[in-house]
Amino acid sequence: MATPRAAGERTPKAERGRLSADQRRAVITRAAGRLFARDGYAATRLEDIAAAADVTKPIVYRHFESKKALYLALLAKHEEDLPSFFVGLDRSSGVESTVRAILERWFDYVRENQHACIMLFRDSSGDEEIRALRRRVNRRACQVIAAFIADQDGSAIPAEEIDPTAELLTSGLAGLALWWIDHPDVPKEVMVEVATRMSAPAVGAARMLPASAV
Amino acid sequence: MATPRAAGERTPKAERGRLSADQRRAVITRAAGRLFARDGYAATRLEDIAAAADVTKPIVYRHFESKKALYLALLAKHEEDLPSFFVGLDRSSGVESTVRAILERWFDYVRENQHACIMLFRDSSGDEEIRALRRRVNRRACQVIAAFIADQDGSAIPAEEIDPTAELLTSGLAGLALWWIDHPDVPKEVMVEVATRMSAPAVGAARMLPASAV
DNA sequence: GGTCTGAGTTACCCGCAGGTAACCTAGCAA
DNA sequence: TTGCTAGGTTACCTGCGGGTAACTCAGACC
Repeated sequence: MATPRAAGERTPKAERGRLSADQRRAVITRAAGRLFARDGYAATRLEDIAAAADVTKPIVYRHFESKKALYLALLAKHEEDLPSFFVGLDRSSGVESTVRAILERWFDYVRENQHACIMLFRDSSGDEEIRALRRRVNRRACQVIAAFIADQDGSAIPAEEIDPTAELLTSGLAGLALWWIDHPDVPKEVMVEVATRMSAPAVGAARMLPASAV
Repeated sequence: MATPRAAGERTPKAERGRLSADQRRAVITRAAGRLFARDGYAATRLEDIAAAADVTKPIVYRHFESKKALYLALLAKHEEDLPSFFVGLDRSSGVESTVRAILERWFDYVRENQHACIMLFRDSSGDEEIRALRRRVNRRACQVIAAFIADQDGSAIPAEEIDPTAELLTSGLAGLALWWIDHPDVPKEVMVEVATRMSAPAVGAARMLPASAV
């Protein structure tokens, strides 16, 4: 796996030199977030993180018990930062515009938390504990979406189709988020439009049907 | 990453003992496919593969240049095995049933090629070359889907929305495939129904609109 | 200005897994 | 039976990267 890497850019000058423990911890955390997102857990060496934080390995170990603990701390923080996309919605204007409002929030989040998205949705390396944490985040997302689907009045979605539908939405929206991160010039409106077109029917907005059946 | 693993089950008795080179190569390939799918590239040790093929490491190296070459060979084989989901379709019955026919093929493929799906869509470890190959497969899938969308007569999908739509479909269907592998009791019909409901509008089947506009 | 705390470094250990050198042996052919 | 071929093994080398022991030195405080 010895992929040669360009050294991650160093932290800005203001953050170099002797820092307080809290400051240093913050610098390390930022650097680790950047590198883990860029290369994934397995391919990121602790020494790279240390260098990116303008420090040496033992200092990283003073702040974090292990590489894995550092990664888990970041992942847990990202999980915690996940906003609740589903609370306080104005549901008076129909399913489609509710879905659109949720997706607006989603893509706002993605834009502001690219490293988190990559760590949560792209990387699949790490030991069992790490994979379990990522799986848990994913499963929760599915549960929330499934609950939302089940909650739609007069939804035409049969019960046994709810879980796979939620899974399709979750992985589709995660993949789309990653794609957007790689294509930052695409305007948010396009992303929301695309996602809404697919999500609204999935969630139970009136099906496309032959006109006679409407 | 020292995840303790249960040893992969050994190959059936008929395949043990002294085999011809071709037979042994086939045994190794099967074992590797199984283990790589179960644990991913990084977490699978060559010695595990050798043991699962009832053989020792140097024998694996007689057949494959390196662990990476073995993985790439499998990945290339899986890429080659990907059928063309889009040829020979009966397109006379409208977009939705065309989409449904494609998805029938997709889930047939998934059921028959679970290890391939996992290696292509779940694992993200490996060095740059491996990741590039997986990316290429994914990009091709997107291109094919994008072409299909662009090909729909009277599609309402604006040009700049085609690529993200294809990405959403690709990652959604890949994720759904993985979910199905983990939930093998769900009948194929449910999967096809769920996927069709989401894909047809995405591809440009008549939009859900207020009845007055239909 | 001494001294103590804690940020920071150098130089190392060690285990794991990829890869190999040297050897063994089943079984076929002459 | 002898001997060659080719499948197979044991025992090793090696590098990489996670983790640590032992030390240095800046600067706050008395």
